[in-house]
Amino acid sequence: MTDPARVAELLRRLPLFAELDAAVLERLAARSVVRHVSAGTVLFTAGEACRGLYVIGRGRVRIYRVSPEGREQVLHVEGPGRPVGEVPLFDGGPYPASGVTLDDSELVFLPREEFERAYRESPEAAQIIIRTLGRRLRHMVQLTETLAFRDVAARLALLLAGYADRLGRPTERGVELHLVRTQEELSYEIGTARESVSRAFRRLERKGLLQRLDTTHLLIPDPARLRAFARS
Amino acid sequence: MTDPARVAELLRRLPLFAELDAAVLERLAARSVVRHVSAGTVLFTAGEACRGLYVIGRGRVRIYRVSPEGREQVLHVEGPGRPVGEVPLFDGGPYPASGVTLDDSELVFLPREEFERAYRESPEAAQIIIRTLGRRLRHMVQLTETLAFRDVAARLALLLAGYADRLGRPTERGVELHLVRTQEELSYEIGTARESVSRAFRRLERKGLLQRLDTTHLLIPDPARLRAFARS
DNA sequence: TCCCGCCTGAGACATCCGTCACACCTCCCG
DNA sequence: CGGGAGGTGTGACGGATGTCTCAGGCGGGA
Repeated sequence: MTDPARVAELLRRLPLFAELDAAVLERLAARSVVRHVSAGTVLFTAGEACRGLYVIGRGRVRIYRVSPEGREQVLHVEGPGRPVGEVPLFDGGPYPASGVTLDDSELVFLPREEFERAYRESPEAAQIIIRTLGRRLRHMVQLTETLAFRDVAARLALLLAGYADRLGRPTERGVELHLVRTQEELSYEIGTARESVSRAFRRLERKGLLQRLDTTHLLIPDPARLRAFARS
Repeated sequence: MTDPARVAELLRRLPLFAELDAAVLERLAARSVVRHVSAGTVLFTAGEACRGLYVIGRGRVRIYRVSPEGREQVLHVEGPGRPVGEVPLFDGGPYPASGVTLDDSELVFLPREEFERAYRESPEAAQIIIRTLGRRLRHMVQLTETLAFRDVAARLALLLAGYADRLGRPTERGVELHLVRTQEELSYEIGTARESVSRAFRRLERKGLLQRLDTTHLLIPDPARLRAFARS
């Protein structure tokens, strides 16, 4: 199917697997499959049974739930080096959420049995996975709090402040952020309607917490103040 | 401090540790401390650094977050045999949430280093913890969806249906549920105000989805119908 | 050039829900 | 017996927000 040496090479570049014993890695690589998929491909759907996990080589994957009315809530977005769809591997249930690629992507698929074997045999593998789950759980607690306690403007502020940390470029006027997202995409991430995002942007602008330079560039004069507003 | 043999005995009775190798268990028991605390004791607070985890021997522990305005959101409630406060052990961060006992409780405290040693040395220990984290993550996804998509009546319906599954007693009239909770406590669990719980109860009653027999007994004629209403 | 689709802004409206206020009930204790 | 505390039911009210609708702008393709 795929050249095992190349897969091993790919896995080795991922922080998730970098610490793994070479023999374990080789074996994993031999049993896994590389998939190249286009943006918008649904990798798995909530409720489906799970046959393995994906590790992202290139591109991003959005994990989300859909309400009966069709509204979406993004739970998290993962990028290169991160595993997705791994939760069901441990408790045997179905996928709790759905996953779709946001970009043309390269993914490594590890079959369930192979993966279980790896983490039974190699303590490092277990630690790696546990750390990932811990981080994910922490993120979900954050998300839950945000949804339960904050209004739309505050949720947008927290989302943008987070992006600014990771993708922003500091300038003398503040942090500049190149964000290629429609308001509709943003609305999924903070669990609201597109129109509410539009209004929340206005509110943050009027308070001087951000400026929209053009359709894809934001200026955040003071991320700390933006965060403070959200936590008020 | 505490008799290691008794601690080992206690741990052995917990499904979480039942499968563990005797030697590993003895060692864990020797290093852990049993605490007896009264109802309402705060075990840890969100933001605090973590020095170990608790395993519940007797009683229940509520894990929750508090909003800046003082509103509470219960994330989960754990009972005998379950670990609490374990998330920070893996990614090194602070506690993501707070924990408080609901009953007079008996808790086993495992220091961080001891715990890490156990799961590094014993693959079974790792599997146990991973399974727990997986289940917890699944639960949080559920909670997130509920908060993001459902109204108060639906959230109450889901909560009660869940209780009915775990604590209900089937009778010829439906599932009878003995629930010792004030409406205020319920409001924390579904992230709303006390008055909204009162109104949601009325709404579910009027639809014939439940009856309140007395202050502590509920009758749910058809749990499936209750769930269906929530997912409508 | 001219559409047409997509994105955004904005108003109208209904609904949900949090808050406040108050009444009523039960239980317990003095 | 009286009174207070805690729990519950309910109405009024306002703010937040989802939905519907439409207008305007922008860019790409025919």
